[in-house]
Amino acid sequence: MQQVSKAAERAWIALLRVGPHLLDRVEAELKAAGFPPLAWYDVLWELERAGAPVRQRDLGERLLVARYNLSRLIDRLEAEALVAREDCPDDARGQMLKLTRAGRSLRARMWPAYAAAICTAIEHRLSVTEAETLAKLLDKLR
Amino acid sequence: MQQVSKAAERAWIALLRVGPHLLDRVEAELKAAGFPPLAWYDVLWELERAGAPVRQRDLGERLLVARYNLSRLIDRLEAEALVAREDCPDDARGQMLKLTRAGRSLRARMWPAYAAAICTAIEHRLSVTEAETLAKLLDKLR
DNA sequence: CTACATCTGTTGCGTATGCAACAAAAGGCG
DNA sequence: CGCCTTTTGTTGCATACGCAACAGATGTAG
Repeated sequence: MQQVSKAAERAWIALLRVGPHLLDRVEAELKAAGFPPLAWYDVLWELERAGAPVRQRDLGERLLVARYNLSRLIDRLEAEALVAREDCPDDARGQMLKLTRAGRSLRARMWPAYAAAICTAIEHRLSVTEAETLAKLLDKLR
Repeated sequence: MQQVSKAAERAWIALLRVGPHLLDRVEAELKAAGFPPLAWYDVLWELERAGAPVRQRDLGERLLVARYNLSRLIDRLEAEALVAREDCPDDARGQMLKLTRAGRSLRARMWPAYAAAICTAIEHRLSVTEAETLAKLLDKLR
């Protein structure tokens, strides 16, 4: 039998429960406001932040989404004309993903609702110092 | 535009990414050892810990699993004879969930692999104090 | 150059999830 | 009691996910 410290076990359980719990609530708020799921926002935001076309491979790595999954996620976004696939000049296998005007607009419209959700989920419950500590500790787990 | 502190935003992102990341790795380790998914363990452990038959309603509440989801999860566990549904004397709608001998045995066999996974995921990266702090902060978010 | 291994993205298939509707029982109130 | 609302658990359907297999392109070693 392995020995796991009580503290590590408690942290693990909390991580396992709290993450999905908050995610559910934030997703629910977004949906209630008539917006698509968080995963869509993630893609749009990552593309906007990059400022330049991004390869699927890199996007998947940053968002921690599996290739086959990302492939279909992009299908959906493309079907709604939120992103565009363009041929990659350096590598005939890949594509460059670009944000469309509609994609940029949707992301901007989603942000207020998303920010409000983050506020009720985190900001209202933790002080700034606590939030910083939490972020640092979580980062150590990557 | 809403104002969310940088700290809260960083914490949110970390929570969003780190949780699933660790979960993936732990699930992968379990699967590699030939064990069923973590959700199964959760159910078995919760039943064992309770020490007495548990109603589906209560189980779903503790594990934060939706009713319709839990219903089918129990179906699968019952099909493998790991848990048993029994009529509830007080309430003809509900059932009492009991751990079978096989269920208890499986949980015991899974624990070492699970504990090892938790160790590499958390114990090796955080001190005891850090793990305690993390657990406390996460608990504040419920 | 040729042959082999690797990388990138897609797809078919089985499984798990979310939603809405449902049946049956329990509770509440006249 | 009789009627209505709420609770508990299940199920049909549409969607999303994980896995393994795949095609096409790239890299690498002889």
